[in-house]
Amino acid sequence: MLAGYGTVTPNRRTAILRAALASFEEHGFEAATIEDVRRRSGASIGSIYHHFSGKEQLAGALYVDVLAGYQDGLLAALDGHPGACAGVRAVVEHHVAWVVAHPAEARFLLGGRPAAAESGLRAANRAFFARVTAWLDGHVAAGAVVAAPFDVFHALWLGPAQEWSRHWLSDRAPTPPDQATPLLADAAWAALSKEIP
Amino acid sequence: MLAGYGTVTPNRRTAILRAALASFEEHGFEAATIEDVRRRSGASIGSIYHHFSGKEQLAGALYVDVLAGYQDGLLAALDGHPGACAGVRAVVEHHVAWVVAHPAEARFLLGGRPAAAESGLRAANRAFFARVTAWLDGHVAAGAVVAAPFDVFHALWLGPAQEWSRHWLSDRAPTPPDQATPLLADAAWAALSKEIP
Amino acid sequence: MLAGYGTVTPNRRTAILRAALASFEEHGFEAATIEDVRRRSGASIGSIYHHFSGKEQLAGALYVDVLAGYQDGLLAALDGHPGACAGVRAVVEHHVAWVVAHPAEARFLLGGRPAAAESGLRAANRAFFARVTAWLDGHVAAGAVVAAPFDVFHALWLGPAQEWSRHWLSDRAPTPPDQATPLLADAAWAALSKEIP
Amino acid sequence: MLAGYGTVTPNRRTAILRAALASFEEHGFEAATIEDVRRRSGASIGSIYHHFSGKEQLAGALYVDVLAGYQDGLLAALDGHPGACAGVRAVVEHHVAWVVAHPAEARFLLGGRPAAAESGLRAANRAFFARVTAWLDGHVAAGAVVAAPFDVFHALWLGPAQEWSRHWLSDRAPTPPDQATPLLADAAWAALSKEIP
DNA sequence: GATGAATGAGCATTCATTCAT
DNA sequence: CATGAATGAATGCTCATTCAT
Repeated sequence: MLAGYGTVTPNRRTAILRAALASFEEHGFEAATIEDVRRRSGASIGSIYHHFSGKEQLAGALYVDVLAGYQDGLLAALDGHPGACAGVRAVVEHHVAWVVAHPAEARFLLGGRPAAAESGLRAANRAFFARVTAWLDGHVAAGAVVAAPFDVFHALWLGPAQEWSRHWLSDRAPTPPDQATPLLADAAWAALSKEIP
Repeated sequence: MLAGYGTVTPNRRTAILRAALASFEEHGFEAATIEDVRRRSGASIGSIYHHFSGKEQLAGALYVDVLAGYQDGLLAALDGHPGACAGVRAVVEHHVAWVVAHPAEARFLLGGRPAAAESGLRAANRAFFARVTAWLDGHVAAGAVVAAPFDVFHALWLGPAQEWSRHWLSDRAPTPPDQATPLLADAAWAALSKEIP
Repeated sequence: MLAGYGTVTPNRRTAILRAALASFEEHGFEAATIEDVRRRSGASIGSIYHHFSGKEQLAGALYVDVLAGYQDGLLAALDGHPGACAGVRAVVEHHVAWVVAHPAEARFLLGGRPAAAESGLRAANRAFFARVTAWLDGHVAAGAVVAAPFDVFHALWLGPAQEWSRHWLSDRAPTPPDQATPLLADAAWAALSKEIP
Repeated sequence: MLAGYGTVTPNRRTAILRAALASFEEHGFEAATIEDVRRRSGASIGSIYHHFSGKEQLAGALYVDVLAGYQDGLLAALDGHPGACAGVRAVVEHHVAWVVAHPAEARFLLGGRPAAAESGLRAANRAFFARVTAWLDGHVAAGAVVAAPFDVFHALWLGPAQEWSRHWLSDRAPTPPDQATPLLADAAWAALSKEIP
């Protein structure tokens, strides 16, 4: 998660990751240039290549880094709300809040996973999914939430928030987050709860 | 909507649009090259520039074209189902069906709107939104569906289907469309219906 | 053979080949730069890449071209001297004369065959070897020259001339060509002739 | 001559020279990288630069080292064969044997002398040439071998062997060394001996 | 309408070399 | 003697676009 934020002496590696995020944010991965990252980071070209073996790998490392930050927050939301309804809503709220608070990171994540992230992602994802699934399974077993394959479950849970987030990040969502969030949380719970509609 | 599909002698313009779609599908807009479009279309470089003023404009024209196809189908679904619940569900079903039937087109649309599409889009979108809004307003007024700003309404309606579609297009959705669709339609109606949950 | 030499309007492709030869001559293949070829040829970088797919392929095409010139001269020497002794000596003489007259080409050929030349070389070499072998076989059958595997035969025939050529091209051969040539031709005939020594 | 071969603890300097030879062998001088030498030698970049002042100097030192090995063997062959014919043939035999036994070293030597070798070479070459010339002069004076400028003499003597060696090192010499050697030695003696042909 | 040679700005990447520790 | 992070000039190559035919 971009270690070094707010510290006085971030190291080169961190400085480069931050610069890369800013550059990807402004131009997108393809159009971003190493030269731009160099300018923003203060590192030399050689130094960038000393730490990351290429532009692709730089994006991959950044992706893993940023995703970890998102996932940590989501797990914290889950930990703080053991109840099914509260947990489902808390995750939606976290999603929206995180996107609004980290628009650059969000845009980068939504841009799709860089090919080079695959390897570093496996481990992180495995742990993340394990914890989410563990939380879920309890409530499914208790009959509080519907049972569905994970891909569909994920779509029901975060699809609305995700879709709205995309609009928000494109400046095409006129509704402010604090008004949208409860509606999106309602939708998630309506879709997932097993109470008779 | 890529006029010429299935015809015996598609014209140059259509051939170029098809080739562009294939190239964008394989490499993404940025990484696709005019040279690749040339190879696939059989047209010469000069011919491509005769028909479209540049790569950006080519993508823009293609976007408008593809989007029109999607929107036509959606409106047809709406036309065929005057009832609130049936209409809401039919739109979700159309969304999933269209994505599954047109993966390349879907990937292209999901990739974001090219800057050059803006102008050509206004008119088409205006008409589209007008018709959807007209359909909607009736049901909102009748108290069948919730009232919500359009950005949120759209997220509730198609967010789950959209999110699932992304997984599907990334080969990360293990659930087959015919199983996922009713669940996604349920979610949409659960989120939009005004019946007390 | 670098078509266009001496003509008034060599085409781009030829101009690039000539420039490449000059650049390879001055810096060697590895150290030569496309920028230098551009400067010398007057072509643009894009044009160079339009005609040759890369530096390697440029070298390959040049190699085939230059080698053809050498081989043509050698075959002509053979054609002009049906007798065994005269033919053997004429080939040596041609070798030295060609090297002295085309130092840049010679240095390039002696630098080793570029990987990219392989394919284009097969056909040319096959024809060349066929004609040389045909000439040779007659004299071998007649008992005028020794029978030896082609690699050894070639070494006996042209090894001395080749070695001297390398010295000459390195400015380390103090003996002028007209003095060296007969000695090198003597050596070749002494090594190849079957007359009792 | 790469001191340390076979010893238990070669020092850094030797390890670096060996690694450099391997790298030059695989990629050629220009394409070989210090990084590759580092990897193969186990030394750090800094250490390489501590022992050799640069890539060029590293190649130069290696050249002197390798050439000394070749020359020592050649002089030994000469020492062991005082007779003109025997000496001429022994040198050819040594040439072929050394190339076959030390292909990497041979390829490196045949690749041409690095600029940085010049200085270190003078002394070694002077002594070497002095001894060869001394051996030669006796036989020339005795009328056993032809008188010729040294560049030509060298070409007659080792040209065939050298040419065959190049083929051998390129995997384009189908004749095994033990069959080729006597033929090459015959050629050398035929070219150099003063007996009436 | 069609063609394809020509253009050249711009980019990712490499690699020898330096130097503080 | 050893280390390896840092440097930055230099290079091969790509690709959208132009334009004469």
